[in-house]
Amino acid sequence: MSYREKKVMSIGIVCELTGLSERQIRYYEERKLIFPERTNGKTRKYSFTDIERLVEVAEKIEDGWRTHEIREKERKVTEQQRTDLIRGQLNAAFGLYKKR
Amino acid sequence: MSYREKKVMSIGIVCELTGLSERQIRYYEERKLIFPERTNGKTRKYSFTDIERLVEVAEKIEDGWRTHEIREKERKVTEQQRTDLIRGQLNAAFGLYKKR
DNA sequence: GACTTGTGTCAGAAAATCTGACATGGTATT
DNA sequence: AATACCATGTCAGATTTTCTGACACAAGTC
Repeated sequence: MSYREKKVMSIGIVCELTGLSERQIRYYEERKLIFPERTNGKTRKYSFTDIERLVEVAEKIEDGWRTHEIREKERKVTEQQRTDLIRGQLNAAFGLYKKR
Repeated sequence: MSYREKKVMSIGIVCELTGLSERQIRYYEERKLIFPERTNGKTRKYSFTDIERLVEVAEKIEDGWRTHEIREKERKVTEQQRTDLIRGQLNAAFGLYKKR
């Protein structure tokens, strides 16, 4: 696993790097927009990808999005990617879908 | 600055990642082998390069090196690199040094 | 034999984080 | 307009993490 994805930072550092408050960061987790790990105690651990994610989320919120919209939108996107992928595989295997 | 060099981890995580004890990690700092930053409080912050460094140091210690030897050796190495560099520049500029 | 080195461990203090609750000003819904 | 929901601030008390400084000790060095 690359450094980018390793969950190594506690929330204080994440605040510093993102400019967000602890409250915001925990709230975005509650709304299932990020998924930090935990230590044996209870303290959250974040990765640099989490940081990138948080910045992206914060921007959308500032643009008037609401948390569940962000979540929904992304769910739809990955669903679309999944069907595209399957379609591509079926097509490669059997030529089921026509190009157009 | 790349993720590798950002000082973002507290000592607990460093222990986990390196397998070293807090004691060892603080001691190697005392011996000037690593240079963590500090928060406004007093807590140390390490980077992934610090981690790599620590692993390297720990290996050498296991091989019987002593801390000041590690420090000395590296000082000499970088000194050598510096003179090599200068020599290279002089050579490029004036052709002062003969190849052999 | 005295000293140095690297490490363990412990105690008490300080810093960082956690959860849960209440407050509030917007925004959406009815 | 009244009501409900959303995103965030703040506060309190508990818990976790980290800090420094000290003492102990085995192994290696002078």
